[in-house]
Amino acid sequence: MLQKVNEPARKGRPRSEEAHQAILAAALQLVFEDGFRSVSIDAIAAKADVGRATIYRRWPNKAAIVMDAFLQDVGPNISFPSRADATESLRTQMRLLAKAFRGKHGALIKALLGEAQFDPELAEAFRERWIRPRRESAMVTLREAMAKGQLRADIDLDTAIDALYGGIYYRLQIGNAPLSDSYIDSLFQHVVYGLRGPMQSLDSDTALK
Amino acid sequence: MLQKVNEPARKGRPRSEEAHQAILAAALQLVFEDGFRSVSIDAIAAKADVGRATIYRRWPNKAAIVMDAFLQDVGPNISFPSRADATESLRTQMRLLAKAFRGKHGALIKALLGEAQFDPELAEAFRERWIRPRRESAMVTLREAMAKGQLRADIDLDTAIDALYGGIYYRLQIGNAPLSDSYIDSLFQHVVYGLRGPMQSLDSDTALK
Amino acid sequence: MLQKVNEPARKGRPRSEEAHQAILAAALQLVFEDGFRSVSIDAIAAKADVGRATIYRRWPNKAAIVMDAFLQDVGPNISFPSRADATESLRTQMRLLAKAFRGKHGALIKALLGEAQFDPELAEAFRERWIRPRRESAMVTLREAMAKGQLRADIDLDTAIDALYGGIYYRLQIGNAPLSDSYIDSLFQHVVYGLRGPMQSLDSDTALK
Amino acid sequence: MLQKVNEPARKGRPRSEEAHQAILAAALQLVFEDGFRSVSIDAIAAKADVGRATIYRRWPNKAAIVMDAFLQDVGPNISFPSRADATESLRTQMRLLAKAFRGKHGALIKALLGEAQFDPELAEAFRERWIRPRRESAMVTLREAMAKGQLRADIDLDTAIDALYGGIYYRLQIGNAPLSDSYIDSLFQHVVYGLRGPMQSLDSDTALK
DNA sequence: GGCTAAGCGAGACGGTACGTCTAGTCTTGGG
DNA sequence: CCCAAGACTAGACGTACCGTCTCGCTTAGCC
Repeated sequence: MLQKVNEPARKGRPRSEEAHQAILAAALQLVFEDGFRSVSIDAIAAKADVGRATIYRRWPNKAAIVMDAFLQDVGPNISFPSRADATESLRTQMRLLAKAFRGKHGALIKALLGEAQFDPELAEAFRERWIRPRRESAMVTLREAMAKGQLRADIDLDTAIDALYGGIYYRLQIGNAPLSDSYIDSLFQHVVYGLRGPMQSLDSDTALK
Repeated sequence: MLQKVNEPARKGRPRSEEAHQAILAAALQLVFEDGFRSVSIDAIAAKADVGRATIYRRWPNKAAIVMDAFLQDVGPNISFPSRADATESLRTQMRLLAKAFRGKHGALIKALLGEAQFDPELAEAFRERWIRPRRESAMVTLREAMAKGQLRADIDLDTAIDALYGGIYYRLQIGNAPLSDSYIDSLFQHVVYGLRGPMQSLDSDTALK
Repeated sequence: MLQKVNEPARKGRPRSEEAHQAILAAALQLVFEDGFRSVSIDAIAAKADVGRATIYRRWPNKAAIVMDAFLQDVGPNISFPSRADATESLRTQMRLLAKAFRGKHGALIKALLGEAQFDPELAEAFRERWIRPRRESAMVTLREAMAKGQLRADIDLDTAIDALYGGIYYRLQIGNAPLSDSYIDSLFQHVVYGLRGPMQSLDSDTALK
Repeated sequence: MLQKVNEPARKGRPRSEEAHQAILAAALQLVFEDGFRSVSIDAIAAKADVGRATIYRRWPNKAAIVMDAFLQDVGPNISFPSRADATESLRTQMRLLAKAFRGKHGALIKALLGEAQFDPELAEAFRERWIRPRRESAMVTLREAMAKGQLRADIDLDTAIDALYGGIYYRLQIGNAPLSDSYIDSLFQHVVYGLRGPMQSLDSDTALK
């Protein structure tokens, strides 16, 4: 959690959950409207009808607020349909990520990842709360595919995930070309089949399943 | 160029090249010392013994200065040894990039890429002046490898480069693990051989050459 | 009283006298240490080990607390030795005031009188609880002196007191010179004998008695 | 000067006299409207159409601004009609001061003197720039009266002034009664003739002249 | 003995002013 | 037209208090 800890807290007036949600909602809305950089903590406080101190009591900076707001907004929807075909399931996962990047959350992730380059705590939170759950989900799928013999047994999971997902983040960050589904398919295919052996066409890809 | 254009400019006092270099040097040094975020244009001007207007006359913002300073510092050393073995040459290229990321310029690139998420002009400059030359160099090598039959003939060059390099930038940005040479080798191998076919050991890798 | 009234109040938990005294003591000590301006109600509450509401239940603001604390500290010691010689008694009274002003309470009175310029309620309290008792005491003495023929019969008591005491407060407030006993004597003599008629030396002053 | 010093200052953009005057005017107007305490530096800056830094570059705090604004507003009008009758001249001086205290500047002086109890620099400025010129003017008159034999030759000038003026400031500060001209006359008469010798009526006062 | 009511310490709440900082622009005198 | 210096407006920052408001918990008088 980026949010400052609040142990059981018996004494004193409890923190207002209402204010908490108002802050997150205001932050999210403002960031969607004006962009991360243009939003000030003042503006969030004003929009949430909340004193500035109430914000500083809970988060150390703007990025931490937006991180929390973002994660609450995307929810715990890392669950994704497990299919009979594990590699296909992997491709679906990649497509879903690309879709998220193309949607309203794309700009948010760009901003958070950009900001994380200057803020170790945010970087840590981004890793732990956004990246890791998705990597673990991918790992399960990869292991399944290996068990079924759909993938080689000796691949390194971390490296494989980097190869598959690194390209997606790379495009998001460098922004040279759109993150279309067909691009995702191409990336998936190149990595899965490698650059060396004979390449199947995208259509014959179904042979894999 | 991020730097504001300065046409032939006949009239008036010419711009001081000395000031120009002093600014770049000051910017670089300060960023190395204190980090990109902690450096102000004021500080750069003070360190370079230069008026603030002299800076604004040439660059629109801090990121543009640092970008120029960075590129001047790394120089045009994109040249790298072309070998008989084209894929091996590719791996060497990747290792060199990883080495640069591990060195003093790593933090700089992290910062510039992070900042570029908020600054379209910087993003454009980063793409054109840092990313593109390296991609083109890689493309030459890839094409060579394809011509020699070391790689399949039907791979998409852009996708291939994304797969190979995306993982490196991903690690730089997410920062969950070090960019060691052995990691580069592993990444290289996974992408080149794919996740599906039988995997050669790293030692037998030499068979490729 | 600046303190908020607390009618007989039958029901509920009675107000803690202990807390009351702790607050006054804390306020006084903090003001002595750090000066009136530097003390916050928070600090008083913390030092007195008391909730903030307990303070606000009793006093409307910091000045009111300090006023009460001050008056409790100086006590009801307006009694002063009545002598056979009424004018001499007056001079003694003036010396005692100057002595108080030179002591630890001087800074307190400066602060309270300064603050009273911005707070009508405090001004009223200052007049009623500090100034008036002393003026009335002085009036008694003046009347006595008039009755004995030591002073003219047609002087205006209020004006006379203003002339005698105004200079003392003036020095306290403007602070250009110390409030020494010899200064008090000089002030006393100038006012009593006037600026016009022939002036007796301070030694021959005893002739007055 | 309370205002921060600005030595000859050859280099750089000179400080804007326009901004300076705008700030003083805004400060004065706001203080007249809302009272010293209610005015914030923000509000002054806003009203003067000036950045906050421009204010902080010149004055350390609100009191210093208001002090300067006040003195510029009252101007150097300490000159007052010198009459043949020096003591009468003194009484006129006292009346003029009382009149000023009753006017719009009265509240300002109350506030400044009140604030000066907490701010040694302001106190010093108040003494040097407001009190001293007036004391010196009074001293000249007193000396003249002594030379003409209208006052005793052995009075202490400082004490005499304290007695005459102390009462006026005392009333201003304590605020128990209005500073009417008749009160000033009474105060003047009591101090000049003393509390002891036979008192002339206010009418027969003219005998003095 | 239970009920009601007020007081208690703790600490969160909405506000507001503070003084500092940075950005980007403008205005001097002097090349 | 450039230069260094240093002013300018604008506005975000994080801190400090203020005076009020919940919390859960006493501590009293009254039924």
